Amino acid sequence: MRVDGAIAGRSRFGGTAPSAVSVQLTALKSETSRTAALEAAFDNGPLTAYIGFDPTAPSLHVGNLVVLLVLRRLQLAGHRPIALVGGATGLVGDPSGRSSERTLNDEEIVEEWVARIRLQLERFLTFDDSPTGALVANNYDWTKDISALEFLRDIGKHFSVNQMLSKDSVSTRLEGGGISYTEFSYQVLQSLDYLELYRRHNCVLQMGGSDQWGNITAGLDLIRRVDQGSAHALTVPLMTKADGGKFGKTASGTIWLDPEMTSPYAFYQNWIATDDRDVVAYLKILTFLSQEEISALAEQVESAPERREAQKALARELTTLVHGADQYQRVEQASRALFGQAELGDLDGATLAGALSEVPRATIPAGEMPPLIDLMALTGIVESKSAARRAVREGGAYLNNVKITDEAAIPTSKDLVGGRFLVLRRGKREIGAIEIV
RNA sequence: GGCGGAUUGCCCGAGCGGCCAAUGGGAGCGGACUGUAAAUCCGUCGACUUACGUCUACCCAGGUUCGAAUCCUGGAUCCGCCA
Repeated sequence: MRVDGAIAGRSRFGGTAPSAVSVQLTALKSETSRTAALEAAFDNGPLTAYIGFDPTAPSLHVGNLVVLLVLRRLQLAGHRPIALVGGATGLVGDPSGRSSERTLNDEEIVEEWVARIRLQLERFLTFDDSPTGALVANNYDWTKDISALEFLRDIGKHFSVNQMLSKDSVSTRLEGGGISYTEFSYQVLQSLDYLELYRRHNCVLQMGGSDQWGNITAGLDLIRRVDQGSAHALTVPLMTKADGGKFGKTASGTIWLDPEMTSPYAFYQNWIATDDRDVVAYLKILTFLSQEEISALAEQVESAPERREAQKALARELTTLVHGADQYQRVEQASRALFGQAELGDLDGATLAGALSEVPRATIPAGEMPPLIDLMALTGIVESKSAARRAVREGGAYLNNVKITDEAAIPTSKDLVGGRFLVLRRGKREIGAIEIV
């Protein structure tokens, strides 16, 4: 609701995206500054646009993917994308969309995160020598040597505190939990980035999530004041979920792009479980499928929702995009094996082993056989033995697809599937495996 | 710098010396129903333990007390008013 309010307040800028880029941006219902001028800029050949990503974690997450794909679309439409990693801004903390102050991260940690995120970003854009070849920049490069005095005199002088205070991100905090001078200064740093990229690369468009509007327009003002330059802003709405939950979050936390943090299998499963009401919108925003393909899938959601064709397509496109075709094949097959109709015992050894290699699992030495409760906790499909016990009590624990009701149950060698596996399950879809080695 | 208020489990929020692992709501989780969907209903929701129970927890550190989330002292952070 915060977003709606913000957008309503901006209606004076006009609401639709420039036609040149697109169909696809229009689907995003983006918000732009001076629409006509931006439209003209798009028409006049390749323009350069950027989006910033702050290192607030060791990996990007699916929320970042939304804007990252906007950048990708822009490149496909014949423009040059710049992905900015916030080595500097990540040290300060963006107050946007937060009700309380961030905890500062250590410099070494941020530095490491910058490196990792940079690598991730590179996978989504095309880098070549053409006019539309992508660039990755790090704002630490142009901020690290600025002295406090230079900063105050050369940059700070162009900012009106009155205006800074009126930004949503700041005013919200003034009314609520307060804000430190550090975070208050964030918008100045981000503006400086825009100015820098404007000067270096003639970057005339900054995009971002709708919570970035204030920061982006601050940059426009700076560019106008200092260089009498003209630049643009374009934001896309934050993704929503029909059930009111946060996009990109699950019970177990954020869905990360890093396979070490969110396994490709878990990533795939996340999309498979997408709400019918959301899936078409996600297809439009997160995939590069054609309008026709999406329409056909939308039709399927209506006529045969139980087939989940749209969810499968979404999961396929995103898993392939983020983790590659090979990984997609593996997790898709694993999912089919584990959720298919076939009995576990009927799966051939290779299929079973392949499927189980994708789910959370643990190994135990041959000869030992801890109680089921312990095994469940071991795989991580439950958080603790207490939780495992609870699951059994609630009738939500399964061994090889058979419901277990005895808290003290201990599997035997007869339970081994394929000679060396135990397939544990909590609830409908949380599957884990134990391998005897 | 002064005065006043706040800090509770994932979030919100009650508790104000023992009956408190802590009311209530939300989220989450499980079950029924389904389609690995939604809605609904029911259950559950610190950890360890077969259990009796034990341990850790109400911002942090001390203290008073047989006993503290609840009282005292000091500290941290935030909010408000004043200078």
